[in-house]
Amino acid sequence: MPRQSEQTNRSRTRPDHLHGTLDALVLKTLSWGPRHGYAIARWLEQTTDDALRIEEGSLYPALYRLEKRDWIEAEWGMSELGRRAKFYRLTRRGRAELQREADEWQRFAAAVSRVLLAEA
Amino acid sequence: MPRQSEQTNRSRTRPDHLHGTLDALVLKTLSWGPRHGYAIARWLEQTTDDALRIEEGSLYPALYRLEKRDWIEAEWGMSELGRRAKFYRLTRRGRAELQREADEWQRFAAAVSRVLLAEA
DNA sequence: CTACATACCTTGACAATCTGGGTAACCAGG
DNA sequence: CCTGGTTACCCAGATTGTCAAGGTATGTAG
Repeated sequence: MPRQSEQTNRSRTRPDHLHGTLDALVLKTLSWGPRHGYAIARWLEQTTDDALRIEEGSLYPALYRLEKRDWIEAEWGMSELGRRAKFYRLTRRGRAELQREADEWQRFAAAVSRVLLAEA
Repeated sequence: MPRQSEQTNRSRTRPDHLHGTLDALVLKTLSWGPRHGYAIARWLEQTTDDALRIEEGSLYPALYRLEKRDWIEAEWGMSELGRRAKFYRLTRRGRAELQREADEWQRFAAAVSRVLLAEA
């Protein structure tokens, strides 16, 4: 049986909204300190109360992408539970990128809200 | 010379942010009354102060999509400037869909903001 | 020795947007 | 006239990012 039943499904947002924001979310998550992939996904789900669910098939490609662009770097280590895990750390360039993307998102979100909340 | 010079380029948001929001933006634009495609694009650019630029290669496919789903319906007519133009009108189902998508976007945007603005 | 949770990863398909074209009609200037 | 700019429509192709759905392996609990 699936690990997520239909009843528990507290209306999650449409999948493809993430387009273009996933990078920023991951970078932000890593700004608290190094984390491994699985932990990133869990953290995002928790702190957004399940509004944002990151599929692993999206997350790992995103991590490789970010690494290739030198925004994060990886290092093998041990998770708190004693399993091997690849820890990702934000680079200096990554921190700058995060700043840029976060600002950009604010502008975008403000613009969309201005439209969607406009009246008569 | 192009109608938009580089200098005037007041930092526009990354293209792919639109993913998943374009439909809602178009539906909302039509909620004021029927409009033709070109006018929709211009209106969105104006009211968002150029933060949202809708490419026509995105807009028209979106309009067909929305029409096929019975959220809007089209009718040929004459623009204010005397040219033939296809006017799109929001259907009842489209209005419901707009409500749904707007709510959804609010939830999504709130979640992303919660993450991106979180501190230490 | 089974089941579950953790943790990684890949493949293939898809949906939506963008780029960069093109058509046509109207209008103004020269 | 005829050229160029604007309005207004449309399409083909490529790209991109995400998703769905799988699979591997290890540690822990029962």
